[in-house]
Amino acid sequence: MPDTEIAHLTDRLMRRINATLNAKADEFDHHSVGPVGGIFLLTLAESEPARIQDLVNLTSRDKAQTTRVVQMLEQKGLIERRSTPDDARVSLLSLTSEGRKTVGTIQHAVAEALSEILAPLSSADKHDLKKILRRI
Amino acid sequence: MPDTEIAHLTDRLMRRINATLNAKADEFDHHSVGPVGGIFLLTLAESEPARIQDLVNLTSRDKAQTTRVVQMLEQKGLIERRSTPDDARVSLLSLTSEGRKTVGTIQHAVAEALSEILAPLSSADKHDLKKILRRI
DNA sequence: TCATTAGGTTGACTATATCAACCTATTCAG
DNA sequence: CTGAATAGGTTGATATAGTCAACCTAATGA
Repeated sequence: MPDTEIAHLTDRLMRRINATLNAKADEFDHHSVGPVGGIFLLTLAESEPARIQDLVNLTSRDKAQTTRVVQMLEQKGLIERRSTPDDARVSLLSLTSEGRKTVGTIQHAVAEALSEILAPLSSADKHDLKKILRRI
Repeated sequence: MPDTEIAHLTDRLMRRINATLNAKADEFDHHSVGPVGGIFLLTLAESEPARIQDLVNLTSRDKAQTTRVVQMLEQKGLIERRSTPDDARVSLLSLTSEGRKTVGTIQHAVAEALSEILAPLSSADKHDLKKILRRI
């Protein structure tokens, strides 16, 4: 019997994280960026400044979708783009100050949700989990 | 700085599993059940027979969506429902023989995808990962 | 026996994802 | 130095997934 369990468990974990955050969305998602918007903001916060293509790689999303999410975040004034001197095709994205504030709020909410969900784990476990996931 | 990394990494892992399977979908998803259909079939295979509500819990999906996926799978002849004597509201779902065959195919594909993706991990790591995820 | 609850379904809608075509800027071979 | 190929990004069209509320029927229980 082939082993599919990890896929299963990962799916459930992800769904649980989403559901938990979704339930509290009113409390923290003031700009209605949604789950995907949140992921992009958090990612950008870590690798600022980044090109669209970087976000594609970092979030494992399609580039068309990435373009659209970026446009949405830009319209809400959370990120801004500036062009690079060396290559006129790329635009570098970075957070605005409002964006940075939003990232803080989201990080808080995500961390809280995670600590609820991961409550049954010891901190050593969490550490192991992180270490293993990072290697994938 | 609140720790959001596990959410991040889980998201990426899930996307990677999906993308990998998606890329090979023609080779194994002969009934076009899609990712969600696959999840429901695998889940049912493990907990057969199950009620709709059971699938809701096991897959962490909304019951409306569950109803629809079940209808889709039923139409394709992969699962069947029979009613219970003791409660006229519930219908028990189980795999048809074609459904069981499909489950086999999907399990194979998922297992293969997983082994590619988890290649950087030792089997002890995989074991740990599974153990940790199960506890969540 | 009537109000409440549980299992399930339907409708309407929003969010995500996917694929192909396309535009412009860069690169690089000849 | 020029034309073909490529890379970054955008747009259009469409498919899939997820969400929320209203609703129906069967069961439960004061």
